[in-house]
Amino acid sequence: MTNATTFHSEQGHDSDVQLWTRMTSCCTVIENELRTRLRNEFGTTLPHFEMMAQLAGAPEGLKMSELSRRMRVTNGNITGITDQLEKEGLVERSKLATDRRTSVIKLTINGRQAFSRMSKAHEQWLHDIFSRSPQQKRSSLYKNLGVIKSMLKAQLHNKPA
Amino acid sequence: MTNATTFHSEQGHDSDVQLWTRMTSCCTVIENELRTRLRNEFGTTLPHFEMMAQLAGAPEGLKMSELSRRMRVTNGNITGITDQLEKEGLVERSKLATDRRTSVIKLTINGRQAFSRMSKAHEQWLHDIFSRSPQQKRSSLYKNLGVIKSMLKAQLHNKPA
DNA sequence: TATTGTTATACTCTATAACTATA
DNA sequence: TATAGTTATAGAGTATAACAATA
Repeated sequence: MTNATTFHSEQGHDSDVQLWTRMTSCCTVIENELRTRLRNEFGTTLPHFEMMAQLAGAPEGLKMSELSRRMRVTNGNITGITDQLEKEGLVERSKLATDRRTSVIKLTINGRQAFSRMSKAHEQWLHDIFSRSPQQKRSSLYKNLGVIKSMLKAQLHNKPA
Repeated sequence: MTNATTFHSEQGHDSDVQLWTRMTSCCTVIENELRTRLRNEFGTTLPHFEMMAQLAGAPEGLKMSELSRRMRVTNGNITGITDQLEKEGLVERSKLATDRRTSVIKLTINGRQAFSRMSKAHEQWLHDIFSRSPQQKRSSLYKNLGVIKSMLKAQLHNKPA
C-alpha cells in the first residue's frame, strides 16, 4: 500500500480526499506492521497468511477460482501461492470427481496448527493496536466502514468488498 | 495492499480482526481503482502521483529525506522515483548552499500543470466513491480514523500517521 | 562519526496473455 | 465455446546494504 497526500483543491471535494488520505495512511501503517511481524516471527507473508485464513474458515476447502475471487488476485497468482504453501506442507490440492478441471484447496493438519499459532499472534497485534481507542469509537468506525463497503460493492464490479 | 480474512478466534478479540478486515478491504478496493485509473487515464502510478501531491503542497520544495519520511519508503526508492519524474520533466532537483549533501525537489511548471489535471480527476473519483455515503457518516468516519491515527503515531515509531 | 543521497540487487506481489484440459 | 487452472513473463513497489560526499 502507498501513502497520503496533502494537496488542496478547488472543487470543494477536499473532504473526500482528506478522508481517503487518512484511511490509506492508517491502513499502510498497520499493514506494514503486520507484514514485518509475520516475516520476523513466522517467516511468512501477508498473502500467504490471508490464503490460510480463508481456508481456515472453510474446512471443506475452497476452489482456486473462489480464492482468486475472495483475495482479488488473478488465477495465476493463486497457483503460485498454492504451490509454495503446498511445498511447505501447509495446504493440499484435491480433485473433484464431478469436475476434473477443479482443484479444491484445504489446510493440512500442519497448516491448521501453523495457522492457529499465527492467527493468535495476529489477533493480539490487532488488539494491541486498536484497544487504545474507545470501544464506542471502534464500533462506530466499523459500522461506518460497513456503509462504505456496501457502496463499493454496489458501485464497482462484482468483487466482494 | 492485500485482503481480508474471515477467521474466527477464541481470544475474544474478534472485533479487532473484523475491524481490520473491513478497513483493509475497503482500502484495497479503492486503491486498486485509483491505481487502474491513474495508469489508464494518465499513464502514471500511485507513488509517482503521491510524490507529486507532496510536492504540490510544498511550493518551496522538499528534501529527499523528508519525502522518504512522508511516503514511508527508503531513500533509495525516492531516488528512483525522482529520477523518473525528472526524466519526464515533472520535477527538478536543486542544491542547497547551506548543506551540499542535500537535494531539494520541486515540481516544474509542467509538473504543476500535470498534477493539477491529475488531482482534479483524482478528487472527482474519490467524490464519486464516497459521496453516496451520508455526509454525517463520512464525517464520523474521518473523526474516528483520526483517533486511530493519533494512537498509531504514539504507538509505532516516529513515522507520520 | 553521522547524515544525505546514490547504486546495485533481490524479493514480493501483481497483471496479462497464451496455453492445456476439461466441461 | 466457456471455464479451471497452469505457465511464462514483465513490471510495480519495496527493502537491504555498501558506497561517496559532506557535515
